[in-house]
Amino acid sequence: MHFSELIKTIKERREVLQVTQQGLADLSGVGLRTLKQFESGKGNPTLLTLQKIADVLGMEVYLKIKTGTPNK
Amino acid sequence: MHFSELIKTIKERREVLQVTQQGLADLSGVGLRTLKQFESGKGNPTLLTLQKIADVLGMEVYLKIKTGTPNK
DNA sequence: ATTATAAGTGCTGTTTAATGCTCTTTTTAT
DNA sequence: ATAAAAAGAGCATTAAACAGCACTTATAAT
Repeated sequence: MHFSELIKTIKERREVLQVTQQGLADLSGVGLRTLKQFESGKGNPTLLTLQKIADVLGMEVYLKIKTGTPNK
Repeated sequence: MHFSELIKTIKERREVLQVTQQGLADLSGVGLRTLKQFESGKGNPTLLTLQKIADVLGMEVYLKIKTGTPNK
């Protein structure tokens, strides 16, 4: 997943869960500004920040081996 | 995957591919120092840095939904 | 159309990641 | 056992993430 996909995933997941940026900020401990920055595509969060966000959204950061094979 | 798992995964993958930290640094454009920091568990890389590393190792950063169900 | 709520942005200070250089420690060959 | 290669760590500098605040823009509801 490249950057924009990651952002889209986070954003969509947040919306599905009906959490506002403010809510996510509160729950995750990540600053609201940082979230806004990230979701608007202007950020480069640290792994820790990404994990905090993902965590609250019931997701996790994963490292996947690119197989080359059509792989969903 | 929490931090230590990510590190372990990167490290192992690098070793499987027989790439040294120096080699990975060169190939990825990430500073050698940064790699050392990260692999020795003392770093908190940015997403961009992590992606550069993963990329060279034929891996990608993924966001996975935690199902709770035993899920490999 | 107005109002309320959420999302995005400029400005700013503080913290810390990224990097290079040098040195030490560990691992791997010979 | 020793030499060579790789990995780890201290120190210092630069760049950028993190964060809050205030303001604007966009979206949603009445």
